[in-house]
Amino acid sequence: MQSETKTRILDAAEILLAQNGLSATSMRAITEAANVNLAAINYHFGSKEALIHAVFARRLAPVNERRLAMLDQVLKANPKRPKIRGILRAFALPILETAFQPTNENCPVQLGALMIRLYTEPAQVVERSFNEQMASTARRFVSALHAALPKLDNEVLYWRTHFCVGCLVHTMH
Amino acid sequence: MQSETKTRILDAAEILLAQNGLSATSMRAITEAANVNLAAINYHFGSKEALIHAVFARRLAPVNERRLAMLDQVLKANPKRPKIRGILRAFALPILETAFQPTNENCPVQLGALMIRLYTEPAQVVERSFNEQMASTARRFVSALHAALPKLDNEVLYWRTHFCVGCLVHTMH
DNA sequence: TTTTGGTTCAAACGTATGTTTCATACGAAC
DNA sequence: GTTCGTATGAAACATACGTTTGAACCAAAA
Repeated sequence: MQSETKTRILDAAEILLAQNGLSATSMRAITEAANVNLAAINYHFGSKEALIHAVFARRLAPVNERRLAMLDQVLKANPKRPKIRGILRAFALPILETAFQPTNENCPVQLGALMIRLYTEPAQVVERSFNEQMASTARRFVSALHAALPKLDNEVLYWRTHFCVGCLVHTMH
Repeated sequence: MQSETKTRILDAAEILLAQNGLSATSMRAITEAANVNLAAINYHFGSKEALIHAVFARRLAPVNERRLAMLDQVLKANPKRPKIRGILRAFALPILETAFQPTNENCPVQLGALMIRLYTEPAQVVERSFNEQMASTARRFVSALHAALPKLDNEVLYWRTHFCVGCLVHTMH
């Protein structure tokens, strides 16, 4: 069971990072909550920052995969003028389902509180996580919305999407 | 000029706390940005936590004073069934005006980013600030909304108000 | 049985944190 | 000019942080 320790760390880190924030959560607090040795984080993940990145990736990657899969279906149905309602549904539904469905493991998924961290913590710490998990997905949706609303330019759409995500996340939080 | 140092600390702290978060901002970073001695924070405020509280109080106290003043006018106009639109306007207008009006000093007011901290940082650090600045004001508005919408109970109204504030703040952020 | 490679452990590393101390500097009151 | 309360300064305080180290452990391979 090599990954036993790894998932225990991820579970404990997810809860503490969501509750207390990134820089307010110490590695000692995480390892004590996970009942593992202090050095286990650096051994399995390399650094605290890499652990944070892994925590985000574990929850957000499946959500964004589902988002893009649903978006592809919407785009396939009406390639030249996709339906806005379908695009927005593809964006909102996966994360809401993940956030509100019962805990799939023994670890409660704190997606809302976790996303809040992605949007409010100092940039450089979560920049890589944000770029890998959110930015590319957002651009795909912006492109789709651009096809649905050809009169609006991409930058306006990007910020409107960003704005909607902010409200969505804060509501979940 | 006793308060010269004090306001320089408050100005620098407001910017750094809003940008980087509470626990990620060190007292040394604040004092260096303010060009004051490290011990000045403990001398003038007592502790880092007390400084944070002062930063919140300086910006939020006037906002909530204006809110309550506007609310009183709305209640005086229609004592038994106040107008919902007026109540919501009394709540939203003061903070939006403060946030978007040009900087009244040489220090830019980062109200949105500051409010985000009040809603997302670990509870115990900002609990006192939240209770003193927001909770009592929120209760006054909940009472007013209860008079305007007598069918809804206070708890539902409190959480709906809280929800609206969250979206408002995240939008400002 | 011995060896190997992956994993855990206690301990220490250097650095950064919030706070305290004590000496000094300044200005008004006497 | 001396005194006194306030304010600033440099340095040290103890603690907590993220990270590294090297020994110990342990199942599977040789």
